[in-house]
Amino acid sequence: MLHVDLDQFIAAVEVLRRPELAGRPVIVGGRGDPTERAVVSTASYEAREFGVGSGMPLRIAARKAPDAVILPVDAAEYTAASEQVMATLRALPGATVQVLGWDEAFVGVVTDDPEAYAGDLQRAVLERTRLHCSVGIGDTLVRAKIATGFGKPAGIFRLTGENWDEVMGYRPTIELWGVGSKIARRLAAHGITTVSSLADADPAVLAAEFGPRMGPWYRQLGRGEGARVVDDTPWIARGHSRETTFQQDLEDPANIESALRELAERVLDDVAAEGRPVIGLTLKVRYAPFFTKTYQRRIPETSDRADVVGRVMGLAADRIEAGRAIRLLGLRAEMPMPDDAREGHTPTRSGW
DNA sequence: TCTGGGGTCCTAGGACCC
DNA sequence: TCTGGGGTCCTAGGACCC
Repeated sequence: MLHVDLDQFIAAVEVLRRPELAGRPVIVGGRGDPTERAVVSTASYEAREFGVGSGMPLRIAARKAPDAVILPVDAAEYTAASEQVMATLRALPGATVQVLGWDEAFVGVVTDDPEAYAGDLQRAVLERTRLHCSVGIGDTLVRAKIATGFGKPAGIFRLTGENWDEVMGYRPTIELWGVGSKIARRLAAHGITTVSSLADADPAVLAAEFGPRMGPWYRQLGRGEGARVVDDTPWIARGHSRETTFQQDLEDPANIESALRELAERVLDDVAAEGRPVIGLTLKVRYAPFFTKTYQRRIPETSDRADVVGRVMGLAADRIEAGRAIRLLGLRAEMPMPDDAREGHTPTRSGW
């Protein structure tokens, strides 16, 4: 199994069309205006030197890297570049490709020399798209995914059952794919701080802390075990959502209503594009200063736009707390899954 | 310092039914 | 009078990833 990850993808795409930016700190986020409510999508390696990273408020990033070029997010451009990359991967000999995002994919292949294959892959992607990528090689998807980080930038790294303990054992659990800051803290409360201590943790302790599915899954993660199959079946979305953070908090009910209508229209466009009905709605409200609530409602299956919009308004009328300033509104529509895609699951961070 | 947007899956508790 | 056990559905919240 190979895992391919483009290096500083979004920043790299921007530099391709503005070669004069090469070597400069580049930050991409929001509408490119650091006075707005927005966060960093990607920072170039030069910008990272200033301590700028993704997820950081744009305002802060601009302060840390005052000479950085700040650009707006151009999703259409990245999608186009991504499609070229994925097409290149699919054209490789014997490759099964599972796309994980704009800049990532698993590639399954049978080969005697994975490093040579990975090198060919990198050259093919560079020739076709002028983008550099790093490649992880693993005997499970989890190991391949983690291996990529050790190959960056533009390198190749192999992580298998042979060297897992040596490479990962002493590292903090948060370096695992699927362990974030919250879970790492809860693990630490049980004395589990390293990957090897997670691998050897008492299953009963993990099950009691995280439940019957997540408990065993974290222990598996600590061992680098998991699926060994790259799955290229097309993705079927469970739902579609849209959300908007307002530059100024909303207070006027008329403004709230029109914002909701706009969200509903956009979500319904995405749903209609798939020709599937709606069976559930989730309204997300972030009240000022930063207090988020979600209101969920199952609805009778419908493909009628006016019906859905009416139910959105009904949900909002029943739940939104009057008089509170609103920072963000979001709307998610859930769609029924086709029977053959509704199988039981192991917890999945993609690739399971 | 002030915190985006689009996704997925799991857990827990209550309602309801047999 | 003091209160089973299991299953499913629904809602709210949490966590993670890119």
